[in-house]
Amino acid sequence: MTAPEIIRPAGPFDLGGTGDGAGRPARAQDVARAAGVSTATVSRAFNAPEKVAPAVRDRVLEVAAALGWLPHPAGAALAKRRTAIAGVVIPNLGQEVFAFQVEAMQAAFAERGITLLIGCANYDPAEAVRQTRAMLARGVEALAVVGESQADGFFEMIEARRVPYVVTYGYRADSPHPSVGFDNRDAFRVITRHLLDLGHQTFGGILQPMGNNDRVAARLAGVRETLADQGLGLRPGHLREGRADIAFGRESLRAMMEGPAPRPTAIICGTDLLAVGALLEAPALGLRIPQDLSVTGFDDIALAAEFDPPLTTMRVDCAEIGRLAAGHLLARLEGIATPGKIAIIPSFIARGTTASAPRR
Amino acid sequence: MTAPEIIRPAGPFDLGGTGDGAGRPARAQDVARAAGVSTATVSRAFNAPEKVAPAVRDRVLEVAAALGWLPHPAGAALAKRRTAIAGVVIPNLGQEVFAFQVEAMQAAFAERGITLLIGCANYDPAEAVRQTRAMLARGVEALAVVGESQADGFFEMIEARRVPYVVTYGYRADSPHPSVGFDNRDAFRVITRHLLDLGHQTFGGILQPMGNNDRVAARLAGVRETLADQGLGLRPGHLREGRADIAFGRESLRAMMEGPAPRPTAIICGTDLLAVGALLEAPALGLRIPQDLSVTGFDDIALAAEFDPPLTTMRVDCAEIGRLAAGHLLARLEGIATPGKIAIIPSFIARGTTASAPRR
DNA sequence: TTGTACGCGTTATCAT
DNA sequence: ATGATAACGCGTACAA
Repeated sequence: MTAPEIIRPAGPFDLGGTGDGAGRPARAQDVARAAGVSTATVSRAFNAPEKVAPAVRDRVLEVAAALGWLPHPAGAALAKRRTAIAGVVIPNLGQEVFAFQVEAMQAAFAERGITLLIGCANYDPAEAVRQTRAMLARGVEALAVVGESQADGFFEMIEARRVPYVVTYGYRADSPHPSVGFDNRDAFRVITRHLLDLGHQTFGGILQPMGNNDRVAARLAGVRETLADQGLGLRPGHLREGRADIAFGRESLRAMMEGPAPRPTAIICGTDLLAVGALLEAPALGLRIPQDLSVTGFDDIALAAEFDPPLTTMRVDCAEIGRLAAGHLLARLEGIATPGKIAIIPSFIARGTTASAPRR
Repeated sequence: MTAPEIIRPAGPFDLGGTGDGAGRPARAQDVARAAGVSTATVSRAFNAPEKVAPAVRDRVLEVAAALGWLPHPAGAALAKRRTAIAGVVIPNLGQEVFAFQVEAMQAAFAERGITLLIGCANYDPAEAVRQTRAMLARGVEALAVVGESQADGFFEMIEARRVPYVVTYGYRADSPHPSVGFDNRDAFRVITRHLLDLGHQTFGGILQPMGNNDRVAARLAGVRETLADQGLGLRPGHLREGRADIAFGRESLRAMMEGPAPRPTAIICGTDLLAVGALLEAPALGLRIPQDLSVTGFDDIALAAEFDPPLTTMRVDCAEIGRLAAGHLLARLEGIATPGKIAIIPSFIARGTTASAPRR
């Protein structure tokens, strides 16, 4: 039943509702006429219902519904001098952490009638600039952007248009930017501390690319500092940096374990996905987790708790980050003073992939 | 260094660029004045450069850049009677398949200067209605929506505004809706056929919820039909329906394998995630994959190929779906006739989780 | 409480 | 090739 069905084009000027019988979409004036009121009253019935006599208001809303009329956003934006659009720029769609953040932001903005534009930069600063420029051209009233390592002039571009913005997911007390996030360095101190307490002395690190990603650099710094406190360090061969996926986790573990002794007894991964890669590769190397090797992740993605053994990791409440970021921006939009730095505390979750260091 | 820094509010009317020295954002008139031309020429310099003398055009663009002026989208939308906004409604952000589709759509629309609005319905038809209504109120010129099982009146709502739309991810030759997708039934026929060819006789199914999801129902139908061709069927206890996550995959496999004999030797899962759940639970049940039990997934998420053993599954080119959906909508917007049904063929990928049925 | 009338910023039409 | 001007659809002082 694959008839060569062809869809008639709609044509670019064919938007809008049923109007007054003509093909033309309904306007406020049509509603006004049909309800026997002025366009001002129609507008008020929608934007300030309390200023309209109940009977009139009901009639207007009824007529509007019948005509399928909704205020045209362009006209409204022009008259109100507000677009009611905000934007968020994230590295990647389809990644749990960012998805949760975006969903929460979307919900928070929607409550105030603000539409959220989503832009993906794919970890490319130039693309982030393009996406952001497009959003500014769209008239976004506020912007959230993941991370503060952006191309030169990125924030200047936003500030030139006086658009309030907030950096999410990263947090640095001395950052010049308003931000909602957590201290990546502290978080990885906690992880490293946990492994030190378990008696580990030789560590490996598998991290996502640090270029254009301040968060990863901070994580590594956290590990290094905590090790240095005990007079330990990360050997060059025990630090791998590459794509944040399972495959790189696998190949990194293999490289380290096939390298010269001493070999790490604990692997700190910058991401759960990298850790899962290590967990998947371990059996092939004859390594039992956690008896022979401890592994940690970060993010607490859904897979982490379900894996076998379940992954020791750190959970960040990304929805909360999204809510707080949206709240911050809404406050600024409404002229309310707001703290410039908001910190979230990630929670460490000890599960099955970390244990005491093996006896040598 | 956690000074109690406070951000001064921007105020809601503080949008836009540097303007002419006052706080006011620049308008076309400012650019016109500064460049010694009329606003009409400014507009043409941006929208129809070829109609403006090169020298004038360059001067206008230069002045515009200096003033940080960009055409205000609301004004442009009003005058052009085009919002240059499209929308897509998906069940869930943060799921690879939809993320790829959305990214591809976004790219395709961006090439034509169209911004894509993204709405998440969270598998809730009522929420899909809300999201779609909001998008229509926003003046979207075109809509893509995942799946055709929507609330009553959903498509009527879209058609009432004469907005061209397309259903993605699902495909049914006799569907009343324009669609871009694949035949879920055929796909699961292929999977079932593969397992039959391996000699399996007793099958289990683990599926995501079928309510409000035509795609899942079609998948089950494909399995049932193919089994029926061989005089086989799916025992009630061997069909599980629930949340599309790893945990449900795990508990479903356990329930089936702890149930009464005969027990399935092949498990068909509606999603890779469900399959991964089954794979993770199998060892705990003393089952070796694929010697004792074959398992199949669907989607070919990144994890599938990396798992141990790698998951036999079916890959759908979601980016292609997105591209085609956007192409279809763009064509209708531009008044070009378009096929109403576009089919994608998923590809079966035999990997390590399927093998000959165990000898009884 | 309701209506009048103007302005929001841009683009399209028509004239030059 | 360029300019003047009238829409585009709505919100909001201001007047009634």
